[in-house]
Order: sequence, then structure tokens, then C-alpha cells
Amino acid sequence: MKNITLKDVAKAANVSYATVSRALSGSSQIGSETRERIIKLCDEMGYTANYVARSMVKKKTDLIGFVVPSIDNQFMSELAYYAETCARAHGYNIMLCNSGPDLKQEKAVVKLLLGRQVDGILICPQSPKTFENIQAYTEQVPVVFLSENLRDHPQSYVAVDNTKGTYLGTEYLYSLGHRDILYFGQRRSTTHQLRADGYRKACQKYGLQERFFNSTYPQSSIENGYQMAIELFSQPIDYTAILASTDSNAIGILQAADELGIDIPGRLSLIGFDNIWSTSLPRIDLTTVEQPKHLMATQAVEMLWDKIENGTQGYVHQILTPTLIQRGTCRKID
Amino acid sequence: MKNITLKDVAKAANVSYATVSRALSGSSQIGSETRERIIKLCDEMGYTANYVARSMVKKKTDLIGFVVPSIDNQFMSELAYYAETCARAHGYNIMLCNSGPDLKQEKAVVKLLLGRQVDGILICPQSPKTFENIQAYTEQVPVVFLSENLRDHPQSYVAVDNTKGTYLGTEYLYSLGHRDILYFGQRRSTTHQLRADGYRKACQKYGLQERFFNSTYPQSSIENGYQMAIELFSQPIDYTAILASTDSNAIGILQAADELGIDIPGRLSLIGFDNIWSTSLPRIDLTTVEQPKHLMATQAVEMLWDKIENGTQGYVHQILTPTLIQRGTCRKID
DNA sequence: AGCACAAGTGCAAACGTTTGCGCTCCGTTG
DNA sequence: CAACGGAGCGCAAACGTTTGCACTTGTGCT
Repeated sequence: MKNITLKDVAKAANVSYATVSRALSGSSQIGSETRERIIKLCDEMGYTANYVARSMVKKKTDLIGFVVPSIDNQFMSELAYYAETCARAHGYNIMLCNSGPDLKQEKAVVKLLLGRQVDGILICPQSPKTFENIQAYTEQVPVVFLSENLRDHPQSYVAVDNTKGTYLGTEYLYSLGHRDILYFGQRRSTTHQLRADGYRKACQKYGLQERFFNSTYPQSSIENGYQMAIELFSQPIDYTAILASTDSNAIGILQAADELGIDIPGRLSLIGFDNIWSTSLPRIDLTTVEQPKHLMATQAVEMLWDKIENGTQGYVHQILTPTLIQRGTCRKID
Repeated sequence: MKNITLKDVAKAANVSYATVSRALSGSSQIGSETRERIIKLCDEMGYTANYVARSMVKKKTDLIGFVVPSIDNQFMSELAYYAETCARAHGYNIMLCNSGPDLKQEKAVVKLLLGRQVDGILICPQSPKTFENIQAYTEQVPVVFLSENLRDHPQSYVAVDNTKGTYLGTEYLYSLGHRDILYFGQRRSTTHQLRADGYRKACQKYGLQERFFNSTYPQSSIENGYQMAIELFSQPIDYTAILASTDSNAIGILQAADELGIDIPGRLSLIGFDNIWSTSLPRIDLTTVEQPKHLMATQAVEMLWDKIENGTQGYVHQILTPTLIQRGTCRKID
């Protein structure tokens, strides 16, 4: 039952345990026959190195903390999948923490991760305030932020080019013949401001009138989108397309439209943003702007990896290009 | 930059570092003024205990491994959310590992977790073979399996009562007046066998004719469900309802039916199983049987917790009760 | 006054590794 | 033959805690 340690193997092999350690770590100062003998023996005895002890002396845990508001969110669980896979390929393991809805807990889990001696932290901010919330810790360990553009903050992050995304969406609608496009979004967060910017830019470029409908809810969700859409549709519909700031909002709009008998895409075209998995479902089939989640996650861990392994100082803002995913909620107008 | 340790605090407080350790751990053998002085000092100096060192001497990491085929699966990410939250409430952290599609990797990550000295492992089996795949390790550390009924195996698990679930579904359809109900499922896995059993039982109880349509794909997915449904619908539809073995299958069926102009629920009623989040989406709105994911996850970590903390031997099979979620894909027949 | 006892604190070992340094061979060279 | 160098291995310190044990006080009792 007792775990076998280096010492046990060493005794069996009749060498010092330093030798065993070196043999396993591939040190060049060990004779090749000794090495093979030892490796074989380790195998037979079923020895597996104790990571805790190693971390102790190496002052490195090969652990990276992954902090998300909640892992059951589709967007984040996709990121988590790619991040974990990529991290493991680099020899790192992921410690998962849900930061929940409030800043207190977010701070608490980051502190906890520090106590765990993680080598780095990957974090999806729960709000624009996240940065200052955990700022005190970002000096103690490399941190990379995911999916939030903290433009003016001297911290590393990887995010999609939000402005470009909505620009693409608007442009696409324009190319289909739409001239009256409504932007449906949140007001508060940085991300949403950037997205609104893209819409604005495209409007200017193509000479369209800017039309905003802002949700009063701080967070976007299907439910919130639905509520706001009901309100929106109580007024005359004098536009032919809606550009929603998120897929959740878009799906909420879809629901409201169905309920009120407003045909999408017959009467109204609709575009979302994020390309969460649900958008590809039959019946939903939402045209949207894709955040390259695979790339985001892998770039983020590579970035973190670089900081950890090479002690790279400074920060980098990695902005990735979004792409338009054409599905069934947009229609050509003539 | 250098981390402050117990020693630093001890020096500042002018006591031995054993005293500091005891003061923080709440040992009763420390004078109350000394304790308060030390705690205050720790706060000021920003000391956080090094978990790695602690784990080393305590031979306990307060870490539990969470192994899933892939975390971006909706069902598993929900489980992960609840499990992490519950575990953290008990003072444990979660190490996340994707086991991918093949048994080799599953085995590899479990071994890796052992090297990390986790106190226990929570695992969603990727196939019925998982049990024997990692059997060698289940003696070295407490393991609890999630969502797979390994009936005859002497291992702890928590799962939903699959048989009861499909029974409920069939019964519900019967109560709506359906007399010709088709079961649409996979053949291979234990889970699916149990689900088929529930359907069979209900048919016997209510005197219905058993009608099976088995997918040739080993895994259920929307795509597979769709393919099989297309095949199914190429033959005459002489039934009024379909009981699908999973939500994924059901959504695939939905897609195929839409494409072929078969009205659901007008022409055909449809029930899924699992109640993954997507089923609640507008337009999908799938009637289904719910697996109590919150309960499953918390029960599983409590079970693991008990094994770890109290060294409880033996195994327990925890079977939870499913409930029917009535939504829009079923219709009353007269 | 002497003693026992309890409360509070310090000493040092232990946890399982990694790694700098030093030692022992053995073969090669001058 | 002496000196030298390198290959291969062992010794022991170090990482930052926890904890059993011993030690020092102060207090109350006989």
C-alpha cells in the first residue's frame, strides 16, 4: 500500500537514489547500462515520481490555474478543453476554479491558486473590473487574460478583434441588401463598446444610419435578450436586420420573434456573435461571427508558457481575427 | 519577489517557525495573544502558506482529479461546475483532465494524476471499458465513477436510474394517448441497455408492442442521430412517438424530421434523455428526461470526500431518480 | 520550601525529490 | 611511470512545511 519511492528503487538497484533520479531525468552523467537497468526496474516496481516532492525542490509545479466565471458556460468550456489539451502537451496540468459572479470569490480563488504555487494563471474575467481586482497578484505570477480587451492595461491578453467582428457582420448584411440595420447590445462592458464601434464604423463606411437598441441588463443571456426583444418588438419594426452583440442575445431575440410571429429570416435577418456551439443546432442555425476559440486558448497557454519558461517580461495584446459564419438567419433583400 | 515563508514571519515575530505554523493552524497549544500577534503579522506581510510543502509532510494534497472525455461536452461541463464548487467548499481543488476518445489517454491521465498525488479521482467513463482500463489504479487511490452504471463492478459510482427514466418517458407518452412508440437508441453501452430496459418494462406494463430502432453508431451525437433518422424515415412511419435514448439523438431526429417535413410534435411526438442545456433553447424545446446533474456531482464528491477523509472501504452504488421535463415536442393524441 | 503540573514555546526530524560538489576508477598522454 | 582528465556515481543540502518531543516558565498544592 505504501508508495514506492526513489529510495526503494535505489535499494533494489543497489545504487544511490541520486543515481536513480538522474537516470530517470535523462542526465548525461549516467552510464547507459546502469540507466537501462534502472528504468527497467522502475517499470517492474511500478514507480511513479512524486510530483509534489519534485515541485518542492524545483520551485515549480508545472501547474497552471484556469479561472472562469463558470465552466458550464459553453464558450468557456470550449476554451477549457483546448487550453487543457494544449497545456498537457507542454507538460502542464490545469487547476480549475469557478470564480462565480462576484469579485470577492474571483479574488479568493486567485489567491488560493497562488498558495498552490501554480506557475501561471489563465483567467476569463468576469467583468471589466477583474483587472484591478486581482492586480495585486499579477506581480507574483504570470497571468494571461482571455477574451476581454483591456486595451489600456499593461497586462497580457488574447482576445478576438471585436470591432472587426461586428464590422464584418454589418458589411455582410449590407452586401445582402440591407440598409436599415439595428444594433442590439449591452452598454457597459469594454467588449460591447468595441463591438458597437465596429458596427458604427461599417455604418459610416457604407452610409447607413446608426441605430442602437441597448439592453438594460448588464449581462447578456438568452433570457435577458428575450425580455429586451419583447420590448423592442412592441414598437414598429422599421429595420430589416438586427446585429446582436452576442449569440445569447440573438437566441433571445429569436425566441421573442417566434412568439410574436415575426419571421426570421423572412421578415428580419439576424446575426449573433461568438459562435457558441448551440448556434449550430438545427432550428437555431444562427448566422454569427466566430471567435476562434481553439486559437485563443492555445495562443493563451503558449503565451503563458513563454512567460513561465523564459521569464519573458512585459505584456502582449494578442488580437485574433474573427470570421463570419453564414447560416440560416439572414436573407437577401432586393 | 522572493516568497515570504514561515521563517520570515517567525523572525519578524521573534518566535520559532513552529509557533507560527501552530498559530495559523489553530492549535490549542498557543497563547491567545501570541496567536493574534502572529496572525496580524502574517496579514501585514502578505504571507500565504505553501500548499506544496504542506502536502509533502501531510501526505495529502487536498486535490481531486476530475477526468472527463471532453470538458466541452455540455453534460460534463455542468457536472464539472457543480463538482468544483462542492469540492472547493470542502477545501479541495480540482485538477482537470480530458481523457479524449481513446483508452490509452484515459489511462495516461489517471496515471499522471496519481503522480500528482491527488487524494481522489472523479471520473466520467468514456466507455464501458473504462473500468478495467484503470482498474490497476483504483487500489491506490479512492475513485468514484460518474454517470455509468457498472452494475456488477465492485466500484463506487453515482448514476441516474436509467431504466426508470425511459419508463417514465414511455409512461408519459402512453398517458398522452400514444400506443405506437418507437425506441431509438444505441445498442452497445450499459447505459443504453438499461434505458432500453425501461422502455421494455413500460411496454409490458401497458401492453404496448416493443419497437426498437438501433443506431449503428457506437456514440450518440446529433450528427449520428440525424443520419440514422434519415434512414428511419425512409420507411413508412407507422408509430406516433419516438423515445430517443439521448438528447443528442433526439436533436438529430428533430433535424431530419424538419428536413423531410415531418411535423414534430404534429405528426410525431419526441422525447430525449439527459436534459442537456440545449434542450431548453427556444425552437428546440425538447421534452426530455432529466439527469439530476447537480445532485450527481455533489453526491459524487461527497462520496469521494467520505472515502478520503474517513478511509471508508467498500463501494456504494448511488442511483438517483430522474424526472420528466415536459416541453414542446409531445402532443396529446385522441 | 519543594514538588507536580499545565501552558506555552522551541528543536529537529521527516516528507521525496533534485543537484552541486567531491570522490573513485580507469584509460590516455607526456 | 607519473600525471592528468573524464566518466560514473555517491553524499548531503535544500525546498517549506507539520508535529512529536523536550524544555522552560509560572502557578497551586502539600
